[in-house]
Amino acid sequence: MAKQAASGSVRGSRTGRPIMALLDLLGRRWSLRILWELRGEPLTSRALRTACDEASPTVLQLRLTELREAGFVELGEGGGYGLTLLGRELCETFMPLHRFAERWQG
Amino acid sequence: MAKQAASGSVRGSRTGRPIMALLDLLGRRWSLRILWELRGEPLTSRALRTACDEASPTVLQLRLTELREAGFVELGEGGGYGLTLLGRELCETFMPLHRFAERWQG
DNA sequence: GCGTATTGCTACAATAACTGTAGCAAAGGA
DNA sequence: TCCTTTGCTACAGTTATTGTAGCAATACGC
Repeated sequence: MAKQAASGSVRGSRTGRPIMALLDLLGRRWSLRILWELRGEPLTSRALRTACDEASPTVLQLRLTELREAGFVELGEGGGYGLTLLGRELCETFMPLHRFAERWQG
Repeated sequence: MAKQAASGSVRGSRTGRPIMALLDLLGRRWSLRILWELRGEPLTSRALRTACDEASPTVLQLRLTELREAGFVELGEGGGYGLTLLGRELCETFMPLHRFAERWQG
């Protein structure tokens, strides 16, 4: 599987409507979950995998690459993945989902 | 492919953490996009497909079933899919993504 | 320096998800 | 009656994702 840049291959990114590209990127498996799990402190790739219910490292790595190219996630110098400033903002925008989910299935 | 209930098959739904189930449901292809496209007036299945960049009717139908079972989407009596009250609330929670996307790729 | 453990990351075959095209039955006009 | 649209399905082909294993590099204690 070819590695691909986030803003070049994302469905809808050529429509000129950024929201479509974003919805597509976030609509890939584990994207939302990864951002969610990184909302607190940075995690190593292994810790992230554990947090993500032992998801396949193949996809996690692919998603991390995409999220990094999108500018939401970064790999710290001392190792460990964390959110960028932009990523933190993004995470904030769907943080209310937490409360919503509680009411939905709580 | 077997049809499945949203809250029974969603990854993470058995962890007792509703947010995981919600993130998984929304992390399936076209889920977010469908909710987004229905944010205004109800759309017929064909109109929705057009809005969703001619996505395959197979997945759209599957997603619509899941979203209906989750209580976010409903099929009106006169035809056409629309958001439920709950679905409208959900849509509101990630509506700020629009502005974020503009800043991200605008 | 030597083993040991961790890091980020990759290979690869098996499986599940998604696509694209075609078309169905039912309902509603004209 | 014929034509159109509705929601929905079949099915083969293609991608995406899974699960297991393991790599090179870095850092530990000894």
